[in-house]
Parts: sequence; C-alpha cells; structure tokens
Amino acid sequence: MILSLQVDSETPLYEQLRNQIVIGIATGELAPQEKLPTVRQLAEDLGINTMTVNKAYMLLKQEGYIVIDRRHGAKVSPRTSDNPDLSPRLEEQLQLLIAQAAIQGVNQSRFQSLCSQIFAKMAYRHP
Amino acid sequence: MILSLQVDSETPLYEQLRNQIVIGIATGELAPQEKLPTVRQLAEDLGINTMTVNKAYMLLKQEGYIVIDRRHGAKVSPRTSDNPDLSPRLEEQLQLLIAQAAIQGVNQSRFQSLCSQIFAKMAYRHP
Amino acid sequence: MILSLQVDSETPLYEQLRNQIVIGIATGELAPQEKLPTVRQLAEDLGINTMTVNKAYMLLKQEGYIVIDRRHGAKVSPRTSDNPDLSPRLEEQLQLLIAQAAIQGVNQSRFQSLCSQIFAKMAYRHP
Amino acid sequence: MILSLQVDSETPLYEQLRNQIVIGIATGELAPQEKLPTVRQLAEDLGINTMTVNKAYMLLKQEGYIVIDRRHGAKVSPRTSDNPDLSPRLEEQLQLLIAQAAIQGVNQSRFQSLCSQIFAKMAYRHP
DNA sequence: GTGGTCTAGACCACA
DNA sequence: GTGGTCTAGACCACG
Repeated sequence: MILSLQVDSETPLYEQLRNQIVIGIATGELAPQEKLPTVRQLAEDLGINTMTVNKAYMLLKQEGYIVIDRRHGAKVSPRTSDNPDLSPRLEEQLQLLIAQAAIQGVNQSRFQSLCSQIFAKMAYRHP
Repeated sequence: MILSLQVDSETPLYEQLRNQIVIGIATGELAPQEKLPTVRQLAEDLGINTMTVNKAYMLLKQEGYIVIDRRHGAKVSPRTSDNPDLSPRLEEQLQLLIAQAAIQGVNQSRFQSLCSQIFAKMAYRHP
Repeated sequence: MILSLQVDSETPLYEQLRNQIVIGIATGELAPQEKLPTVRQLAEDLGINTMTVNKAYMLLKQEGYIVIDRRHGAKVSPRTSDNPDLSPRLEEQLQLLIAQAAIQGVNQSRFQSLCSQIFAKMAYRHP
Repeated sequence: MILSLQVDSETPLYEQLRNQIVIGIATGELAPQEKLPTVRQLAEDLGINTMTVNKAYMLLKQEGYIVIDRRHGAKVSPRTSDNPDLSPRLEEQLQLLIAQAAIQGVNQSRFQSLCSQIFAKMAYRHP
C-alpha cells in the first residue's frame, strides 16, 4: 500500500498516516490480520521521524483499528464491530460536512450518489 | 443563535466558532444578510478574547460565508454559489468519514438515511 | 460619471471614492475645471456618510487632483504638472506589482502590452 | 536578506513584511525552497511581536508564496505558476497606478522604460 | 461604535 | 525547536 504525505498540509503527519491507513482498511487494501510495516521501516520509507509513525500506530491501536503485539508488530484488527449507528463524533462531522456542501450548492441527490460511489469502493460492507 | 464552546476540545476555539456559524447558516438559523454579533459582543458573551472571535470572522469571510461591512459589522453572505459538485477537500473528508463508518459496521442504507435526516434540516437546499 | 462602492472591500470607502475620481480624471471622463457634485449630494446618491465623501475630497485636494472653492464647490484641477518622473511612492508600488506579476508567470511583453492598452484609455497623455 | 520596517507607515507591519518578502522572491534574493527565518527569530531581529510575523507568514502561505512545513518552518514555494494573464486585482491596481502617473505628467515611453528596468531585476522571468 | 492592528507573554501540539 | 493558539489589554482607522 502506498502512503503519501504532504508536509505542508494543515493535517499533522501522524494524522495523515492514520487517515490513509483507515481508508486502506476500509477499502480492503489492508486485509484483516495483515501485518503493517514496522515503525522503523515505515518511518524510513517516508523519511519521517519514528516518533511520528509511532504516534499514528498508537492512535490506530487506541481506536481499535489495529492490534499491536510486541512479538509480531502491528496488524490490522480482525473485523468484529457491527454497530449500525454512527458515533456522535462522526455524526457531528457529517453534519458539518453536509452544511458546507448545502451552502455551496450541492443538492441531496448529488450528495447521495457520491456517497454511493464511495461506499462501492469499501470492502467492509454490511448488508 | 446559541453558540457553545468547549474549551477542552482539540478543535481550536475559533474553529469551533466557525463551524457552528457555518451550520447556523446552512440550517437557516442565520438568514442571508443577517447581522452577526459584533466581535466585541460575541467575545464578551462567550468569555473569550476578541482576537479569537476576530480570527473566526476572518476565516468565515475568507471562505465567503460572511461579508464584513466596515459600517455595520459582519453579515451572512447573500447566497450565490450554486455549484453542484463537492469540492475535492470535502470529498476527501467524506471518503474518510465513510471509511470509518463502514469499518464500524454502519451499512450504506443506514448511512444514507442519516444523510437524509441531516439534509432535511438544511434551509440551503437545491433541487 | 458613475461611482460604485463595495462596502465589503478591504479598501476604505473614502479611498475607493478617491481612486475612482482619479481614474475619471485620467481617462478624461472628468474634464479639467469640471465641477464635482457637492459633498452632500454625492453622499446622498451613494447612501454613505457625508464625512466619508468629505474625507475623499480633502485627500484629492491635498494631492492636487481637485481644487475646492468655498463658493463654487469642488472642481477638477486645471492640468499643470508635467513631471516626467514617477514619484518614489508610485515607483515602489509598481515594483511590488511587477514582482507579483512576475512570480505569477506574466512575462514582460505581456505586461507591457497591457500597459499600452491602459495608457490608450488615458486622456492625460504626454508626448 | 535585509528587511526593514517603518513603524510610522500607513501600511501595517505584517503587510510590509509580506511585500518585502514577495519582492525578495521575485528578484531571486530568496530562492525557491529557501528557508525563511523562524517566526521567533524574525520577530526578535525586527523587534516586533511574533504574532505579527506569524500573520505575515500566514498571508504569504495563503497566497501561495511560501510553504509551511511543520518540521522545518517556512520555505519559499517551488515556482510552479505560469499564468500569462494578470489577475483582475492586479490589473485594477495597475490602472490606478497608470492613471496617477499620467496625470502627473509621466508619458508612456518613460513609464514603459521604467517597467523594463524593474523587470530586469526580476529573477522570475518568463520568455 | 465598528473592526484592524499590535504587544508581551503564555501554553500547547508537532516532530 | 518549530509553528499554532489564546489572553488581556491597548491604540488606531473608519464611518
């Protein structure tokens, strides 16, 4: 999986890393149980500090996206969660996002169709 | 309109302010051309510094959500934009949001229905 | 002559007024000796404060663009100046302007040709 | 690069700073990718507040002149833009500038020759 | 009365 | 060590 960082972004590097890995998991590019690169390896590949990669991994672990085993390194969590409701935090984000879209002139059907397109790329689908 | 801040949030105060005002505009709680509180007034009401409020207003102005009239202070922009496409930035955010939802176990129809609910609250609707 | 103000501009109203009158004089839309509207009249037409118009007139007077006679109001100055050199202040502005143009990718010949076009509209030409 | 501020100028300090850096970039005194002084350093050198420098940097960043890298501070943007047309905003400024020059008695060839001189100092030239 | 600018100092997040 | 945020207060330009 290819990770690309923008050093001049508003988003901190560790968060960019976290976001891309989350998307990788959702799209199936990273399979459940798949091993992630070591902190050191990834840091070197990306030319960034190991602390930064470590912070991203800690965050992903804390959020339950990956599990970290001292012997085998980091792996994508086996999928378990099946909670049909969006977390309040995500719901709030979605509201803000839709607000901006609505003001800008995006109508609902256009928005919904875009959602469908994005959902279609996700491997983690629930019926 | 009621604005509430969480001082212990990760999100900077000025950004919380900006977000709530954007949502207020989208839901119609703040009508186009409506006058916003003065920088000083809002700062005092919220118990924060004027520069923090000023920063939020500058951001909103720069993004086109409000207009700052030297004579009468800040007002909600008259709605003009009617761009059916989501900006790349928002689209990226939406992708990340859906990725998280999908992993967590939210299925597409549930997500879409939530979007509908949120859209229903928006006054800024386009057919 | 038509004057239009943007209340949401960075440029103060009195300066916008001053700028438009200067351009009017240069293009010949306002002839030398031509009478300008009274402060009160112009303020009413534009829906702004008389103080604002007054400030613009004072500035124009101080810069020599107009003369103010208590009996007959403000008139465009008869053309007198014939100084072939740009004032240091304008030269500095020109340098900044060209710097921005150059960085943005405008080449010299394109810039020069634009200058020619603008000069062509000026009535105040010197051989 | 030497930066000098006039505290008694009409132009805000942060804008003076911005202007001088823009000119520095255009003349090549500041090369693409070159590191700018840190906010703190520059503030100390100039005897002004860090927030003032910060505001200048934010403005330059927003305008695309510099890039702010979380790791190493601010750097001059790698040159990319190659737009042969002047932005409407600059064109308007140019018109005002030429109007003032024309009234003052500067003729076109004199003006053009001054432009040439200024262009000659710019490193950011396009054929 | 409005926003715009600036200061002197502080604390925090990021890397 | 970097920039980002915030404060409490001040002064100024604009209208």
